[in-house]
Amino acid sequence: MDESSGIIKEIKEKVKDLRAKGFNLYPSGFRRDITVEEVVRRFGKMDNDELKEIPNNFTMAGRVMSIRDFGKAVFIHIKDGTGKLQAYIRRNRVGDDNFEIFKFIDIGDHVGLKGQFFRTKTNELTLLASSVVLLTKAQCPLPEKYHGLVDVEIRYRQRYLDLIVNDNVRHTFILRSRIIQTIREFFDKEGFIEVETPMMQSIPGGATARPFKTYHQSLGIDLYLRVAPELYLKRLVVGGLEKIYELNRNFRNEGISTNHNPEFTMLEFYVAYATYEDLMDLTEELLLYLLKKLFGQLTIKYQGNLIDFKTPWPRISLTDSLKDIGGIGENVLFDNKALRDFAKSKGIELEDNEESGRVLAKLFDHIVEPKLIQPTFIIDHPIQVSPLSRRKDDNSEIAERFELYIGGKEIANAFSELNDPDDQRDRFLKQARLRDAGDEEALFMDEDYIKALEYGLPPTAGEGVGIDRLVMVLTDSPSIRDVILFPQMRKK
RNA sequence: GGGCCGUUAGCUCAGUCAGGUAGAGCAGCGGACUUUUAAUCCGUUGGUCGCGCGUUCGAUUCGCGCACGGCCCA
Repeated sequence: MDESSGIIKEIKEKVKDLRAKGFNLYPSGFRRDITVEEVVRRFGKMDNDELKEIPNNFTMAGRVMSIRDFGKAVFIHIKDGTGKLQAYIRRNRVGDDNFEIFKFIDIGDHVGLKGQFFRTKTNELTLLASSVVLLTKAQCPLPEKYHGLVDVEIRYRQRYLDLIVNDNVRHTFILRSRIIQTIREFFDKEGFIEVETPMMQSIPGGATARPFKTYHQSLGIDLYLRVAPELYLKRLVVGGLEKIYELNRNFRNEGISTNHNPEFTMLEFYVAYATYEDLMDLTEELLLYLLKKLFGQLTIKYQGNLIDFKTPWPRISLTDSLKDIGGIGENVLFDNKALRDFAKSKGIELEDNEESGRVLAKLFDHIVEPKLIQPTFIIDHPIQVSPLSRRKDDNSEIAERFELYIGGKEIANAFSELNDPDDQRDRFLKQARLRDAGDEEALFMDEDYIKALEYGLPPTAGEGVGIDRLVMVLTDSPSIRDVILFPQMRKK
């Protein structure tokens, strides 16, 4: 910020002046005994006569959001973490000395107030102050009161301003917190335990994605920020932790968009002696639990679409979805050359000799995914794009896998886990060949993980849920940056 | 990575098409006002027009490049 700009310079001079006069602009130790929310709850329905009957004085604190000055009396609005309340400060009530000091207080300052409640002529519940104190002097002006803060760059870089001024933003992040809290409640209720596995991994695994790399000085080794906790969680299932979940950050060194942030929050959970079909049921239960708990209903609006979570949700195979939703004929779907030509005609980039399974997945992302507005399970993915999934017993080219789509976004990805160590080694070797051929997203060989499988991973199903995207859907947010407090930005 | 759009006062925005160093509202400052709430009324301060180079007598305006942001595409 330009320190020499007019308004900030004026405030700094005022601060200097007040300090010279001996005012403590940052006093400690003020305590409140009631919040705005509590005031509204306790007194919101009382009329003036009832309010007069309350004998106590109350002490409140908040940030000054507006000032309407009448000379010998002033109305202000203060905002605390729970809401906004009007206060009325009258010279003959607080006394001349206090009133003079109060006149130094500006919009943006934190104040402490003592007083009782009454209703104004326009029936607004208001604190009639008997004293006011400055708690914190603001040295930068707040954004304008009417239009608020619109500039998205400032909103993201200085999120605190966004939170002060834009109530809907505050509500989004409060709801985010409640969603995460409710998810934990659900898994706890279902008998899961929450675990924490390494964020710094010497072999990054569990997802096809490019990792961030770092270096540990005293060990002298490269480490990677995890792209997924998956392989560690499955090691825990080998260890006999049969129902586990982890809800924390992943890091992927990839592009930034309305649906991608380099660090994002992922829920992963694993259930021993279960299949991907069991997890579809459990996923429906989880979402219904969230919807009922948070909204008390099973429909929400997302970006103009009404989304109905009533179960059961359709379970459509990936190839059927390409046929029925994507409108692609069987003659194209099941003919490698025709399929490749079709994909290219849609502007999709393909590697030389890219396998049909991978082409199908790319076509799906491009054509079908944006159309899946209502909750939909897409099942039975090609094995080539599912290197950690179990094969179907009756079709070795298809994985026991599903992805959940809502609002045109991939929300969850799950499968029956591949627990055959020899098959897993073959899949890793294939991934290693892709990596050698230049695919930076391909999986690394992880012998230590295979060793864990050799001790015996029971038949297990696991799932990952993109929490940020889920929060986007549940808070009607168009961009992932609207649900991450400090989204990644370029250095200014 | 490519295309398009944006960047003007603390904030929200005009102005730039047709080059002559900028306006409004809110905020700020001074004053009036003891039930206002986008308070009102009178007066008033505030800008290296994102940065750099070029064209020009003269650039916020035109051209090129860069930075940051947004949307779309890959």
